[in-house]
Amino acid sequence: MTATTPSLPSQYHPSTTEAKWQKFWEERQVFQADPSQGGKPYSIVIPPPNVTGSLHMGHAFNTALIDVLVRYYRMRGYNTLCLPGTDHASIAVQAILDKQLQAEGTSRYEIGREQFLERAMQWKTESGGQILNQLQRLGLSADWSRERFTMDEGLSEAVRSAFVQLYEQGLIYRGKYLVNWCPATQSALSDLEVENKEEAGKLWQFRYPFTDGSGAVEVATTRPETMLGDTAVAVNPQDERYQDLIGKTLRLPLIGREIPVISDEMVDASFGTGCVKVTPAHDPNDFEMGQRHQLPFVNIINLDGALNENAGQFAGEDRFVARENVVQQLQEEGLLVKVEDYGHTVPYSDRGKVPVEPLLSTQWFLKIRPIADRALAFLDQENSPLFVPERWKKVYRDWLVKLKDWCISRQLWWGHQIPAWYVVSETGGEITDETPFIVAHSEAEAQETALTQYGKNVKVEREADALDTWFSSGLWPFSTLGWSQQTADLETYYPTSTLVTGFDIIFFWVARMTMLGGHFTGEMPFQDVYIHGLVRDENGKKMSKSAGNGIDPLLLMDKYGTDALRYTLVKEVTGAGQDISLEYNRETDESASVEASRNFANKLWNAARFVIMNLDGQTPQQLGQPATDELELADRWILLRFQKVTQQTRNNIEAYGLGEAAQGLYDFIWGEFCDWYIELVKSRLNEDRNSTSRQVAQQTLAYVLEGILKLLHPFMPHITEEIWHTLTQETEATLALQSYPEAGAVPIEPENRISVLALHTSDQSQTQRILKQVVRVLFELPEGVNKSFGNNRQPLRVAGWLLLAIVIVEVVLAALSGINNLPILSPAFQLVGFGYTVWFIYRYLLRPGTRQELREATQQLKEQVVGQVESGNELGVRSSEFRIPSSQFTTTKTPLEEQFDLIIGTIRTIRNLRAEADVKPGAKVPVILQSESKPERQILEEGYSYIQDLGKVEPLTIVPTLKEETGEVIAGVTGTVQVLIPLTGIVDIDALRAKLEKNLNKVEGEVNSLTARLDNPNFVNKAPAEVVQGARDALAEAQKQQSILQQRLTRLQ
RNA sequence: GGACGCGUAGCUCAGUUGGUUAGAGCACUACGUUGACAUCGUAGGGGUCACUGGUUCGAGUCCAGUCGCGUCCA
Repeated sequence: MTATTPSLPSQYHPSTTEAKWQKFWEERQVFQADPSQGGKPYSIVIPPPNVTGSLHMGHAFNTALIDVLVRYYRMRGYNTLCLPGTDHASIAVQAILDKQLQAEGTSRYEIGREQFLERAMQWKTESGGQILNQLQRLGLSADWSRERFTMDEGLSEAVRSAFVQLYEQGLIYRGKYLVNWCPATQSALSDLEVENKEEAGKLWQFRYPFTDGSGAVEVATTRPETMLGDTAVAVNPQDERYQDLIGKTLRLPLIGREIPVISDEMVDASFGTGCVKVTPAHDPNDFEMGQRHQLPFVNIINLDGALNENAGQFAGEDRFVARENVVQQLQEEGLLVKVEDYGHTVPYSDRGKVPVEPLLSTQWFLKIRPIADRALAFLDQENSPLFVPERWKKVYRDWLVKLKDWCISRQLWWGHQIPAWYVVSETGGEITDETPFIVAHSEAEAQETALTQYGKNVKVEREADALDTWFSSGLWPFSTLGWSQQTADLETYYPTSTLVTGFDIIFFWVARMTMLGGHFTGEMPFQDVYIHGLVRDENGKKMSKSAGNGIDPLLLMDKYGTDALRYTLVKEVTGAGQDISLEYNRETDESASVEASRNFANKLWNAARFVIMNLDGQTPQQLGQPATDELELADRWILLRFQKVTQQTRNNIEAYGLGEAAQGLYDFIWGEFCDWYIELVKSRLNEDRNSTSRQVAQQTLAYVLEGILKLLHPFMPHITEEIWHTLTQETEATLALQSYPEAGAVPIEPENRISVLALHTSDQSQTQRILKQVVRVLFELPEGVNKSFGNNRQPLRVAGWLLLAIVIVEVVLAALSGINNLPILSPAFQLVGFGYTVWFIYRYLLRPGTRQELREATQQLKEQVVGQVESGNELGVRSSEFRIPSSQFTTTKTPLEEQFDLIIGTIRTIRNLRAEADVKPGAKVPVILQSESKPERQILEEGYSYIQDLGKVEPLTIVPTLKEETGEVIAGVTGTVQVLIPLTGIVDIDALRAKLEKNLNKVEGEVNSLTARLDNPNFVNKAPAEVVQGARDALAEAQKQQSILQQRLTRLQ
């Protein structure tokens, strides 16, 4: 025992605590992974945040979820890796830098590529550092020694390797195709970087005359300026109106080019006039038609969005200026037929925020079908990866099915420069579409190849373009582990266990990782994909930079603590992966929901403070686990509840029910441990130091508190670590590496029967011993009982065996009661025993699913108990551990819980009556509890001191029937227990009557509805027996309540 | 136009295969600083489960339709 009692201050102060433990974890490299450590691996690579500034709420959310999983599995003993890192984000970062340069009055062209890249690296160092710092502040338990950046040498090598391999396999090609061109950033974009917006536009109709002077056709368009690049007019071959036009030629106005009328299935006859102009170089559909009909491709627009020399008189004009001028000119020439308002979608550049221009340009492409089909095969044949929630699987699948080739080149400087070298000496020192090129790992390699292929005077020049950022992101799960080398990390931690990410990047990122992972490693890069929603603002709007409605996680962390923010975010997540809303007041920067979590943290803090203050300086280890035969009702109850909550928490986390797990812990810690258990043991803690009851309370408090800290650690890592160190007085160890609680690790009786008995026997150990013998007899007697659970599907036969067993128990117990000379015991136990049997049969035998549970439980029980008996151990209860099978931790209440509910209900009713009668909170009142049920009275007897303490009762009387009453009484009812408080003072009779009437109304309603149901022969015949019985029981109780309430009301008249 | 999700207390949301007259947190009302905690305690009020039909002995839960909101894709 230590000399000084450790203590905690009365309020929890997050900031110092958090910094302290983050430093502790980091300095001791607590989270460093070691592939040679062995054990089942659990690995997560985090989605790398862009180095574009600082973290936002979405990152905090994602990080919180990841860290719960990682900390949980680490505590479960897995060989755990959480790998952090950042992404270079080509376009976003380049845009930021361009803006900076512009502000300085210069540009990247002026300072040159080399200086620009230096600057970008500088930016990355600052922003990346800030982000990693913030991830640490969130408490992410990552292995910082393995931190990666997508442009690290190792990852760059992986990108080059991947590119070279894909090229050599014929999956990368260079070609002239229509791409999404962003005139603002002057780069190509992938389909994903294009955002379609609904716009109120116009539909113009023009007249194109025939070259033979036989009239004209009318065509409709939303983009008049593109007519300058038209090389045909098309009609649908089925369109009867225009059959005779096909093959004729037209004179394109303003330009004078002669263009044919063609027929193509693609034409929608219902659009406009049914005749469409065809601009193969500036429209995706027209591009395809142009290819099918070998039309000329006339490009009329420059890279900056201005028209070029092919646009005749409009050359040099911006595309939107030209639009007006073209219309104007056509109108003047009498060729404008009409203009009407027309709503349509316009593709915008996600980055440049200007309309995308479909532009013919030479780019690098990745053939998608082979790699997408491979990912599809994994999904369809092995359901890999496993999507949680499952509905995202469909989204992912649809995407893989319709994917087209991926334009991977970007006209950017920041990023992975494409490892291709043009042999410019072959095309006069210039790079043209015809220039041959060499794809290689390095310039030296390219040079060497060039020399052998093109001779001595060859000159090569590297492709200036960079790769799409998502190309390197697609390699992230394995490039970070050392691919393309075969490393120990890769061997151990790949494929990773879970990818945790938002649904918004299923296409951008998830699909690319699965495609590239499947291609390069032959495996899906993760087993599970846990998709979470977005964090929405206080109005349910998506947070975005442009809307300016982001909420700064750091602000909330400063105000309420990191654990509070994490807990809030995790607690809000529910099974279906819905978006979550965060309450927030923009004027005060306060958040009601985070505040609630802060309060919860404070509650835990103070509960721990109380417990630690009352342990006389002893640690849980010094105190030891409580002895089973010393446990009091409340101890057994909280231990049972702790085990159930432990199992629920584990089940929930493993099924990605993180919110449910967090909520369950909240309810248990606050609603059961603090509100009931701590309150119940207070009087025991005030007993004499030598009191066994006090010691058992200390042991139980310490045990459950430590267990709670472990259970909660993945959710609230800092506060739990802090409390744990105070509680255990550990200085070197860390809670983060303790093992996660297991249900069934605590010794308590499987059910209450022993304890009910124990309360009344003078010789407990003898009782226990005899009971053990009974248990053994039960198992040795019929091997067939055991078998029949598994093999026999007839519940009645099993029930028969059980009844026989009960009879044997009764006989033995009758003898026992004789020995102990306690005549009250036998009938009492008969009642309890019968009730138990009914419960048992209901719980286990009537439903096929639970019969299996029983079989397993029985087997386990037998192994433990009988094993001990046969090995000749002393049959002390201390040495036995009754493990509760995990399947029993369901919503079904055990008798112990039901008993406790009765006690809690009674206390509540007393408190309620006190409040109604306006009794001073401190004043004690006499209470009479009346119940005709003997088992109920026994339970109340067992909870006698609890009711006295928490109901502030003096004296407490428990009776089977009421004597003649004297004086005024206020009364209530819980279950079938009548609660009476004789009061001589002034009681508001009217209020009390109103209260009773309200209750009576409710009960009568219940009686009526239950009666109606039970009177319905259809219900009785068709509903399952257990439901019917449940209704009968409920009716009996309601009727009992009804009669009590009626009596009380009558007496009040 | 296609797909998906959502609609339950004033607010934010739970509600597992249909089975008592639907729960939590916040907010609200009353009382209360008793040595863990006022970032608290005790008690209380508050819901036609969006609407309409259907299946069923029984529907917040299943089916069909309607309305409203949101997201993604075209």
